[in-house]
Amino acid sequence: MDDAGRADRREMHEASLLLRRILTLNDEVEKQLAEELDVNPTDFDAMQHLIQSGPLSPSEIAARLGITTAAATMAVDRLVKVGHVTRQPHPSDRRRLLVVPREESVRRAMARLLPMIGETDALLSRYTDAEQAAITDYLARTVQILQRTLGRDGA
Amino acid sequence: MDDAGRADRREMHEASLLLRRILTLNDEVEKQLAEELDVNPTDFDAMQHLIQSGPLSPSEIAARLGITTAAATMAVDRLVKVGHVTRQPHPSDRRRLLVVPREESVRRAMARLLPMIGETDALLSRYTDAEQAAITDYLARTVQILQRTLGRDGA
DNA sequence: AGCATATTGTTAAGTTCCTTAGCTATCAAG
DNA sequence: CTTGATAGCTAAGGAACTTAACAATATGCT
Repeated sequence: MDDAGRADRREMHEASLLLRRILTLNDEVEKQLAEELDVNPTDFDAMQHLIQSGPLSPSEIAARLGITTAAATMAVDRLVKVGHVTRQPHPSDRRRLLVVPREESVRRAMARLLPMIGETDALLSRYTDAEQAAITDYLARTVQILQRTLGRDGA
Repeated sequence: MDDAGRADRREMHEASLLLRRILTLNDEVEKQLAEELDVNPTDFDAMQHLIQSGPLSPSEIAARLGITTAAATMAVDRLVKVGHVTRQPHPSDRRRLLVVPREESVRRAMARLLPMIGETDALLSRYTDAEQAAITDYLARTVQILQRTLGRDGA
């Protein structure tokens, strides 16, 4: 090892490096959008789930974000305060409640993300069916590798 | 809009959904590895840079992580305490110092990540040159889209 | 039905990690 | 050698998380 403890990347494919770049860039995009919506990373994460899945209970939000229900309560407090969500009673269970995203907030987030989503999606059309199949297969197998890595806890 | 404010994803390509899945899975893998190394997310992020780039100064770490130098000082304190890095004087500037990752810690992290990196990289070999070109092109253009999205601050 | 147990959301106290502000030591330039 | 910039650190304050304990409601057992 003659390069002083630096990880060796000379054997990595161009595609692997690009995928890493995508991962870091996505973090930056999310961070920027969170700032635009005046919420912290956690609250933005919650908003993403609410936008994608519709109204959720605080406990469901806690589970999805990997935080405690106490933290979820505080996150919802903050989102209510800035007007991004409202608390509504659950129709059949009076213990529960539903956190409902405000339509205006959903629109603002979507307006910002739709161009990216649209471009990403339109991108596929540039390729032949065979190429698209290869791309999809590559991504699917990458998902499998990540899931396998998650399963292999080193402990 | 008859599905109660839920984002519409019926028009998204399979590949786009897989890419999103990769993004969330990667977060989970990083979180798990951080726990295995007994460090918080920030310190793990710092370790990633140290592993990939070799010794760095605290200010460089601060810049890369998007935190203040004060926070970087405290992060290095924590990493020193658990033995993942050492502080060494800069050879030519006595104000500076170099944060050097311990070889043992680098090995532990790499032992965990190398299988994934290797598999990800080997994955490419499954495809023909034309398919590989398509995959690389797709990823490169996705990077461009993300960079463009970053540029478009909605404010 | 009635009572024990579980679940949902909340609050309170304590911890961790960040920021801002200010400081010291060192370097670079005149 | 003095002035200004830079690197890293400390201290105080704030934001967001955790654990623990609680009230209200639901569920299940006998």
